[in-house]
Amino acid sequence: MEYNFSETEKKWQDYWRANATYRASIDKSKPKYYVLDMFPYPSGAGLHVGHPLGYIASDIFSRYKRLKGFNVLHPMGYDEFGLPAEQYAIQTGQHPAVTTAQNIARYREQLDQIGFSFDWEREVRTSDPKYYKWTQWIFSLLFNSWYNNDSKKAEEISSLISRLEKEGNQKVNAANSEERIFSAAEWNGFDEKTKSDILLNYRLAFISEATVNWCPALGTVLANEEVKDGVSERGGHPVERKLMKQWSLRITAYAQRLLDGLDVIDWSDSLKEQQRNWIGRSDGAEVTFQIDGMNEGLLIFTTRPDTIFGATYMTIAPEHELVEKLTTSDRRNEVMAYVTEAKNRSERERMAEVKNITGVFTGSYSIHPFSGNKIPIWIGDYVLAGYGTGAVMAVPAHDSRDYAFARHFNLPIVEVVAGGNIAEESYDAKEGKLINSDFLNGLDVKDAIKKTIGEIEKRGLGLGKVNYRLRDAIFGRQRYWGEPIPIYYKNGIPQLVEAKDLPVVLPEVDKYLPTEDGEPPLARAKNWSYNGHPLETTTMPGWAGSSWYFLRYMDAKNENAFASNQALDYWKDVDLYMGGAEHATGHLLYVRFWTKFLHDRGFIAIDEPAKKLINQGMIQGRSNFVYRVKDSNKFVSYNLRKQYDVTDLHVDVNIVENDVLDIEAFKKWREEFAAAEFILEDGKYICGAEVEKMSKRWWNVVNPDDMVSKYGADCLRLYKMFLGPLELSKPWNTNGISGTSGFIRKLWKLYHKLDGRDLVWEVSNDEPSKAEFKALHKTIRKVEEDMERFSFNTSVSTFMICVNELTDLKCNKRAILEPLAIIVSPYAPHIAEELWSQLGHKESITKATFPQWKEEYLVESEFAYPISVNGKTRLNIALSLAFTKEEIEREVLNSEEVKKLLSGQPVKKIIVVPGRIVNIVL
RNA sequence: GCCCGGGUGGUGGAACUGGUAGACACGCAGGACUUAAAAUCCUGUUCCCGUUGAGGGAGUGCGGGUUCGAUUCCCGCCCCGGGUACCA
Repeated sequence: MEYNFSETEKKWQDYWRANATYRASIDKSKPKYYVLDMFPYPSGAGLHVGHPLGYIASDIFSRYKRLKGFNVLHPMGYDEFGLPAEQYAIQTGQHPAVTTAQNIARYREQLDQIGFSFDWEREVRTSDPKYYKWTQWIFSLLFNSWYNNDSKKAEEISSLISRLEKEGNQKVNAANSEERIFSAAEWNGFDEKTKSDILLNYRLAFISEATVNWCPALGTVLANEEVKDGVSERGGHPVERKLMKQWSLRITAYAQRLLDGLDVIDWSDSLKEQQRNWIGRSDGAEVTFQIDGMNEGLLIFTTRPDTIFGATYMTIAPEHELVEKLTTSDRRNEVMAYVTEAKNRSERERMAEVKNITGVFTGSYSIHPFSGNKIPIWIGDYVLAGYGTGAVMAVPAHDSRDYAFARHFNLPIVEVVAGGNIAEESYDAKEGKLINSDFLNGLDVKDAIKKTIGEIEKRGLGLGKVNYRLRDAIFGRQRYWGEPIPIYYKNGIPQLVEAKDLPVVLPEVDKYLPTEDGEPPLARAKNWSYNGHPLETTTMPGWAGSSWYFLRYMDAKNENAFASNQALDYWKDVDLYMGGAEHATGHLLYVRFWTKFLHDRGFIAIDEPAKKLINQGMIQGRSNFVYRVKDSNKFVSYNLRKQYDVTDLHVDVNIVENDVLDIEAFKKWREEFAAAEFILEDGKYICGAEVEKMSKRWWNVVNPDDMVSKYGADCLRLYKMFLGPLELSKPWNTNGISGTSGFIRKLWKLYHKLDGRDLVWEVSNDEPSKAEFKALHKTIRKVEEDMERFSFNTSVSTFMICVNELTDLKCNKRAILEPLAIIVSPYAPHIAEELWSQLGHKESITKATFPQWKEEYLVESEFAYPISVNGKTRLNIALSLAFTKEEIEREVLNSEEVKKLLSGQPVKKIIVVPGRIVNIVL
């Protein structure tokens, strides 16, 4: 019988489901291994052929690890909350839960076809109240925590309160936004509202008034990483800066630990680098410049304190709190006009005008702390309010932005580090000797930085200081489709909903839009209150549920905790995390933050969520084109198109095979082509091709369902891996799929013999030959090595080589074919199960053990040495591997062929690497 | 601009710590089987010159260097992909 993939694949998928083959449970007799795919958001379009790439790789690895004796946790679920479902709900009036459920059903169907080994009993869905109860619970924990910089961890808020009661906040070293210093007595005298406001400045989940990214079209604020190029990542709508009260998470408290943690995890360099840049640590100093004629100082941050003698003016952000005070009356009109304009500019305008230098002089001067010189204070929008102190000492000679500004406004430029040509451009490099700098003269930049900071601290002008680019994460969204924030307001004071009353269930609303007076959609809900007090109306952002889901999989159904200690202790962390690099600064930073937080609060032992992370490359689309002769219904084949005046049209890639157009299908594709005529080459219509993004628009979308029904899941799995290294982006091209399809047929044939026209099962129990053992064992070794370095494409090649060799050897020995089925099974599980059961096994092949390769079958006695002359290979000579260097040298030089080759030329030197190469140098 | 990746046949790619460049597969060409086609099988296939099946030369984006030997290491450039953008 020929191999019938559709029947066999269905059979085994049913078997796996019926027998819960992939159920994972705690088993302390085995080492655990946790393989996780990034949480999919079930979009309406279903899976296209690009999505399963990572899933297939992680599935293969999971199956491999099971065969290697690990207890594997390999779950799947859905990140359901998100903007697209809600936008769709707004348009159609359908509840987002309904459309989301439909999308999930479709996803599941598609996933099942590919034969994944997920433990579906652990499925999680973020919009399930049983799940988001715990998301809300973690939020409550964040609200009830503060970050102690002395102990370097998050602590229960009560420990802070008792300190405030005893000693005030003078000695409290916390990550906070509180500026006042108060004594214990003062604290104890504050009213409840004041205390609440102060504590919010310490809590890790807090309300603050901050400039946020407001997107009017989506009607919500967005986090920094949800904004790209001044427009929203979802939908591409303009984003404005707006001052708003917002729930935020104090991720900045963890900036240094998030940075340090990168050194201990095995993630790709590019991804770590992205996180490092996003966190953006810079080392420098904060220095106060006294303002001339005022009892007030201007605090600046600089990473180049060494250049302080080159500071010829100051610049502050238009939003700086001292703008008002610093502006002299004669400058008032001009300054106010500038500030108003700068504030109203949208993010996009601001970015578009980066090269446009704008600024205004305040009329005030500051006193240089070392030279005592008077230097002017300017306002410029190249200084950002949100970074550092919102003020800089401008050193035009050594900072390109200050340089451009100084040139534009004719401000003095003083060189203080030798090495550049400041008449031409600023010299920003941190190299050279200090000049024009009093006590710093002659020092190197590095030493000068140290010395300046020392001096600044000694004179009480400021402190050495580290700044981070990372901002606190805006957590509230003015949207419907998200987890309600478990907060209510009692006399305007935010209070937590009690743990026993969680979850706060997402209410029904009549419309998924803001109310007439601009309140978020939840304000439409009837009785949106808790014990008579109004509940918070903003919801959590899309990334809330995904920041801890990896923990829930460990114990998905637990109703008493987000996961039991037993499960957390056993499964610990993710061993292999597979997913796209696009989550570098969003999800992957938040999940690390929440993990560290839960660790601090004693709920989990781990401090990083995933030991190893692999980014699978993107699958791009490959479009096909047909060429229509202008003003006709004639189509000319690719290589003849230049002889005509043609328009190129995208053609559905699903009716093209190996760039050859299926003409009949084309005629049926669209009515207008029914009567099309063709100018062929060699009797075929050849299409043009180009790599583009996979999109409906370009008719280049290939979905996995079609591939599965045409070639089978095993073939699709093998082909995807065969395409190239996992991390590389590549266009999806079905041209080569017949290769893996042929491989499956050849594999099947190994276990059969041809009886007339039929294939009949035939496997013998005879002892295999040496050659057969060798073919198998070198395959086992290579595949194992490839697996350990996630080189899936080379494994597939190795299988092909093995099957080709065994076919040549006409091998049908059980002792070879049984282990072969096992090592192939992670890649092609369906056919492997079928072969396994026909070999007489009652249990699934997934319960088998990965075979061990044996050195004895691999030893070679001879090696065909490549003999090269001056590094160029000339011929091969087979020699015993037992030979010493000297013996090899003698054999080679005495060989007739080599003598002929050298034709008497003197040998200058001969390099012999036993088992590798011989190089003769003339 | 800056920071990461990456440039190997007609195509996808292989070559693990410097040691036979092009494994494996697609495509293509020729052949076998077939009334024919599909399927299958066999042979060839980096390029150039040459040819009886001899032989020779070039070759891993470009130019240099280190080395007996470089796709691999170093220096300088070019191109492509991704990230990021006044972060002081």
